[in-house]
Amino acid sequence: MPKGDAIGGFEQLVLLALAHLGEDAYGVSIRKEIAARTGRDVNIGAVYTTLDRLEGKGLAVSVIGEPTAERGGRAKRLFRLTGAGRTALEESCRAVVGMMKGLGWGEA
Amino acid sequence: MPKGDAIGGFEQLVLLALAHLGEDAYGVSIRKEIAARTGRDVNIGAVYTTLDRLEGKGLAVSVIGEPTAERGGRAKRLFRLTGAGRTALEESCRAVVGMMKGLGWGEA
DNA sequence: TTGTTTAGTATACGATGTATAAGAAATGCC
DNA sequence: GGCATTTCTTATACATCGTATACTAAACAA
Repeated sequence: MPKGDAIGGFEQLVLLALAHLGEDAYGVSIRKEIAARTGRDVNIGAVYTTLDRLEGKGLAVSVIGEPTAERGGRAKRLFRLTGAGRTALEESCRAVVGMMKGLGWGEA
Repeated sequence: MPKGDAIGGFEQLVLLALAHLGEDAYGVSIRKEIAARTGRDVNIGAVYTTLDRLEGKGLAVSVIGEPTAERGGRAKRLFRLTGAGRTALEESCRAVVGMMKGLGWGEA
């Protein structure tokens, strides 16, 4: 990335999902959040790959959670935004919002 | 691209610039529009590459305009949104807006 | 101990993002 | 005319991101 190092479009969606989910953000819940809010049925592999990259860039961090007592309740890898992640996200949102302004199709 | 074939983040910015500029959209004016609205100083080469790809996907079309009577007034390649372009743009905006909703950082 | 469910890892490849360098078409001026 | 200068476009190359598929791991149930 160049000057004001931007993030990709899908990375932005994943970061936004993290912002919404707070404590309960992990692969599957993130996928659901995106599907629910955008209608896009994203591939789960795509989500994990992106999460890895975001962590590699310091925009998110992960910890392994406790297994839950349900069938298939394997330990989750929980993600959350870092300070840098929040900053990058705000910046990228500001860019899109700035570009959308005046066209009258959608407000957040 | 997969199911609801999405566009990239930068492609979205360029399409948005087309929506704003109307009749006078060409490489340089598009670059300026993005810079003015986002503060991002994008590379002119990046803009042209993206415009070519958008045209390749049928989301924009271009025509060669008339030269203007100014120093360096070479004929411009003018771009505009196609119907498919407008649809794809609306769709991608809806996605981001949907994901931003409730976080309180920015409205268009 | 086999099956089913939820979750995550590995990997590969096409699509996008970005930069640099070079080319083309105007005007201005000697 | 011919060369400098300005505006705009093309060509090209490579890094990053997006996406899908296949495989692995850990939990409970029967």
